[in-house]
Amino acid sequence: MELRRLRSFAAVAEERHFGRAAARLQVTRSALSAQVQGVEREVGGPVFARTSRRVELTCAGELLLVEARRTLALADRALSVARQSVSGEVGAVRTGFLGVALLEDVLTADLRSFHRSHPRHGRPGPAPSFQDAPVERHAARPRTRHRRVGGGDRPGGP
Amino acid sequence: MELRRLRSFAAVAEERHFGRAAARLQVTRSALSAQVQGVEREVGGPVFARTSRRVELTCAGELLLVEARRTLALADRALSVARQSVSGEVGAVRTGFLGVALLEDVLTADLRSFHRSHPRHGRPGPAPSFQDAPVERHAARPRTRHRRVGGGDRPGGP
DNA sequence: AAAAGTTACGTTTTACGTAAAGATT
DNA sequence: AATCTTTACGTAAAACGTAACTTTT
Repeated sequence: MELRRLRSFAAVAEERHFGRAAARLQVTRSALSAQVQGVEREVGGPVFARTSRRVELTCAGELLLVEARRTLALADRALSVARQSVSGEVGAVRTGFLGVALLEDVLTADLRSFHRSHPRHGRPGPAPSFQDAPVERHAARPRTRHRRVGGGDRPGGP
Repeated sequence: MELRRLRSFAAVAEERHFGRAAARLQVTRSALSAQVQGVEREVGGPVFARTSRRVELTCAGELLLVEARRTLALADRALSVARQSVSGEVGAVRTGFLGVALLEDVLTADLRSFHRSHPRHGRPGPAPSFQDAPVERHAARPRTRHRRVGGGDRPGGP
């Protein structure tokens, strides 16, 4: 089962109307009809009860809708997390310090700002390895300002 | 992002080897390479660090792998639940009774058998509506044996 | 007649495999 | 030389849109 099909199914299920769902997905009704038929082939039975002038969910369709929504949400999340990672919005922040006087006015202010703008930074998942992202070391180069974190728009958007 | 791409990515991430992943997915290496490149285009950056003779995950790849596995598992579950529903393995069991003597030796045995073979029957999700599945009423037709539940192979397999 | 979903069919897009190339051990 | 990934390119499958068809109001 591909996400395209789950998206097609969910749109029809939520609109309870092929025409509106097709408009929402920006495809024609015939394309949408084919996708839904693909879903029903995979499922092995109907997910919609096409009564005249009305599209209702079958029992299998009700169950599928719940799971389809979860799956689609999780897929969006997967892409979002990965995108944030490449744009530097998700990851560990490693730093060191040499002189307290040097840092307390700059570093703490930026960390505060970071936590304000990224309240859910500490999320489940493995610890980032940072094999690619070089870490600036304040101890080794005390005069180097630590890199600004977050705030960048992520590229590659639709 | 389509599931095909997440499957390709996850296979390479788990095998840490394009050749083995391609064999697992039963496609050629070139097709797999193209899918992974598609993932990286969508993500906006590399998910693998192709060092010579070794494929390692980048930070974004590590995060994506966690979410990809969840998404793929959920998609499988969605299809499975819907398939079980059309084959009658998931749903509510409605019944009635007329004479205890008639039922206690047959109905209870079948219910016991059903619960043995479907221990996780009571799962989250909306209550099945059964607008399509007709319910046999023992009270109305006492002599009708209640329908056997479960045990059927589901059609539509790959 | 109007609206909704499906089918038929030609076109475009996507995915795939074979073969060759580039890179690394 | 041998292994592994990528690129080039022709082919097959999938998705799409236009238009015609069926059914229902």
